[in-house]
Amino acid sequence: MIRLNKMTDYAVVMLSHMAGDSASVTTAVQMAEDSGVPLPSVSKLMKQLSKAGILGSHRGAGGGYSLDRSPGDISVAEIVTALEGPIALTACIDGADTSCGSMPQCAMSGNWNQVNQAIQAALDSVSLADMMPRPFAFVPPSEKLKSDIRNELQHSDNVGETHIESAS
Amino acid sequence: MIRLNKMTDYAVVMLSHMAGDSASVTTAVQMAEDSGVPLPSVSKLMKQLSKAGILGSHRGAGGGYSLDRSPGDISVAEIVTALEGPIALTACIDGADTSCGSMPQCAMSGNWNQVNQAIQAALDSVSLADMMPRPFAFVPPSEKLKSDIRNELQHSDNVGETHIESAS
DNA sequence: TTAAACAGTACCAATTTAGTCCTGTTTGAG
DNA sequence: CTCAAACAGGACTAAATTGGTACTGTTTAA
Repeated sequence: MIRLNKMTDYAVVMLSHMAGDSASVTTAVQMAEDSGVPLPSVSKLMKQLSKAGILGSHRGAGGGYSLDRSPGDISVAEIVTALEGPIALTACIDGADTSCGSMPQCAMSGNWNQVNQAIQAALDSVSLADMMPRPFAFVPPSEKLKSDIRNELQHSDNVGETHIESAS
Repeated sequence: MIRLNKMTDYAVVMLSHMAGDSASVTTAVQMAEDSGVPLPSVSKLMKQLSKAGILGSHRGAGGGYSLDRSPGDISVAEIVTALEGPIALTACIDGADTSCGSMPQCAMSGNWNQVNQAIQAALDSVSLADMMPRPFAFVPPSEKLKSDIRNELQHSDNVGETHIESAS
C-alpha cells in the first residue's frame, strides 16, 4: 500500500471543510475543533498551506486563514506537493545519490519516472472540489459510501495473479 | 513525496536483473551478491515474490528462484501489490475504523478512490519489461506506453511531454 | 496597550521499516 | 542413505520516519 501522509489526508479534510463553509476566515483553533485534528497539527498544516499559497493568512486579532481560491482551481497534486514535496515514487530520482552508488542497476530506476508522471497526472486531474462531499447532496450514510468504495476497489483488483500455491 | 518502500524498489531491480539474465534459477545468495542488496532482505523479498506467483521457487540443493513468466506479462502493479498490499493512497478504506470515528468529514475521503484507481491504472500499464534497461535496444516503449496511461486516465493533460529525466 | 492569532524552530514519542537471526523443511547429489 | 544446499517462516532489533508537543517570536485589530 502506497501511503500518503496522514497529514495530507488531514489537509484535504480541512480544506474541504473550509471550501464548504462560508466563513471567510477560520482560525487554527476553530479548525481543530471542527475537524478533530489535534491543534498543533492543524496549525502546522495551515502554515504550510499558506506558505504554498493555497491558503491566505491574516495575522493579528481577528485573523485566521482564508481559502481565497476556488476549490475547483486547487488540484490534489498541488496540495500533496505543498505538504510532501514533489510527487515521486522512489528516492532514486533527481540525482539523489543516497545509497545508490552501491547498486549499479539503480540507473534503471529512472524508468520509475514514467509511473511518476502518470501519478502526477492522476493527482493533477482531481481538484479539491472533487474531494468535497457534494454541496447539495445530503448523504449522511458513511456506511453506504464505504461499501461503495470497497466495491470499486475490488472491482479494479484484477491484477491477474497466477497463484502458484505450492501444495504442502 | 509519495514513497514506495525501498523493498519494492529492490524487488524491481532484482526482477529486472533476473529477466535480463539468462540463468534459469538464481539463489538468494547469488542475487544478493549481484545486486548489493543485503542477503536477508533479498531472501525475504524472493519469498514474497514466489508466494505471490511472480517467481517460481525450487528447493533443495541446486535450487533457487526462477522467473518463469515473461517480463512483459508482469506489471509493476502486480509487484507492488505483492509486496505492499492493495494499491491505495489513504488508510480510510476497507472499513478501517481507525481514528475515523472522530472525524465526521472522513467519509469524504472516499473520493480519494478516483485517484487510487488512476494510480492503479498507471502502475498497471507499466510492465517489468518496461523497467528493464533495454536488453534488446529496439524497444522504445515510452510513447505507446504514455498514451496508454493517458488513455486510462481519461484526462489527457499536458503530461505527454517527451521528458524522461526530470533531473535539474 | 493588549491579547488574539499566525510564524518559526527545536524537540520528543510512537510507529513503521529495514535488516538480522535462528530454527525448520525440502531435495538433489554423492 | 546421508549430507549439505537452498528455500520457508517466524521472532526480534535497530534505525528512520512521522505525528504530535512546546515554546518563543511577530503581527495587528480592538
